[in-house]
Amino acid sequence: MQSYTEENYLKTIYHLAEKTTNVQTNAIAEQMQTKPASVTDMIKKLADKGLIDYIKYQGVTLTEKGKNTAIDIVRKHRLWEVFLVDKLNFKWDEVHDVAEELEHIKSIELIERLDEFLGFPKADPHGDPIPDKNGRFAKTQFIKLIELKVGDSGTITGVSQHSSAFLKHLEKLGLTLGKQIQVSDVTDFDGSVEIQVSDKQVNISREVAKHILISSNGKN
Amino acid sequence: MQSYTEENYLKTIYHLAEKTTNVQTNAIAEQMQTKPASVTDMIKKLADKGLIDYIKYQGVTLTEKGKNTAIDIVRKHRLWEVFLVDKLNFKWDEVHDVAEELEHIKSIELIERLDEFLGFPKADPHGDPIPDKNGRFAKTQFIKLIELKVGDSGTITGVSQHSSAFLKHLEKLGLTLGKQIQVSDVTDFDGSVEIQVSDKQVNISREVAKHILISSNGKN
DNA sequence: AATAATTTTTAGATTTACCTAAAAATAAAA
DNA sequence: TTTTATTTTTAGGTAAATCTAAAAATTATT
Repeated sequence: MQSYTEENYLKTIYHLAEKTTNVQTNAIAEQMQTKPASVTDMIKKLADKGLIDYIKYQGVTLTEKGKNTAIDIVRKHRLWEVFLVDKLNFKWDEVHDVAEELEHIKSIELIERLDEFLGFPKADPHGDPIPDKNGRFAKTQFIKLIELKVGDSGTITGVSQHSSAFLKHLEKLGLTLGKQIQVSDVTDFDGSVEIQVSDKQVNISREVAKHILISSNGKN
Repeated sequence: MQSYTEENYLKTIYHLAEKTTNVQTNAIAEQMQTKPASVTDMIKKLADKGLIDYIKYQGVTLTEKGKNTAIDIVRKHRLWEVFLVDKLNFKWDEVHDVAEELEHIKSIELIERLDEFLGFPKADPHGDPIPDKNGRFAKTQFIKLIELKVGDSGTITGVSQHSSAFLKHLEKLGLTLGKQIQVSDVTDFDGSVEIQVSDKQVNISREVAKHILISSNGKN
């Protein structure tokens, strides 16, 4: 059994490992809002417990056991987010912090039943996939909106930025999950993207377009 | 803001204060499964924070602030229990431990919305009253089953024992919340009580009868 | 390849919630 | 009212997760 803190480290390492192969002490420290020295201490502990592989000065990687634990936490987090949005009417930009706490509730039975209660959802309110109870993810085929060409269309199925500011911005523009969009123009000047959503034209910056994930429908 | 542990102490003190006026160190230690010396330490801390009144060797009482905090935790605990039973189909004897964890989730918004989602329940799955968001309890008029006379009838509206063994026993006998019962006999030999529930006769020990709470209907 | 910059680790402290063992206060019994 | 028993507190220590400051290793730059 891991402590609350150990679980957070594993989750952080898991997420960092999605971007870089071997995860560095400083990166963990930044993410965990703590100091590198503290990270080194915890890293040793997790390595002793067989949850990560660790070579001094070389960063860490999750072991199979560590990865399973991390995925389980991710699963809980995302299921709770679905609960908060679908059942308690939270907005998609309001759920993260609460889910951050709920993910550490330890009952397996609870999560199984919650999963069932929610209808075995495949994605959380931000489009991130929810692993099943065996830790398997449904295959998803995303493309960043920024990569679409003029005329291309698709459905908004996720975001790769979870800040409240970003999500509120999308909400205001009507760019929520499930919406159909079509790229009508890409501005030469600043690379901003003109898209059509719900019969309206909206203009979004490159930065925003980078973080919207589209599943292309039709020609693919 | 209190720690998880501080919250548990406050809750424990609150529950003990329902029975005895000033709560003793040893009683807290027993309830918290810890040592009296540890309790003394924590008591000092809570007193410093203005959550309890404490005179050395004289036990403790909750301050207004401490009591409010405790009631808030009780509220969360009971609402989560309702959620687990009503929405996730847990049995009434399975919810305590999970609720024990869930009660510490800190979001006020979460609890307000949960309360609403559950339809503002007035009692948890064991019949214990749920304080409203201002900490007020609905007035309840319970009488112990053991105190009923032959011929008296009423509705099972609560239990004063929450052990899984006890609750499972009641379940097996069909003695669940909301059931109408009538006392048909009280055995001279051992004081056990013969009652009628759902057209069946069941016999329960004095010990069991002590812990079933009845709201009398009709003549009252 | 030597030096500079960065990253990571070690060493030694701190805080929280515990503990044990012994002392002090209170309550109960002779 | 002493003596005995019980309860509570103090004193001193431990483990977990953190910290700062300094040392060591690695990486980048000249």
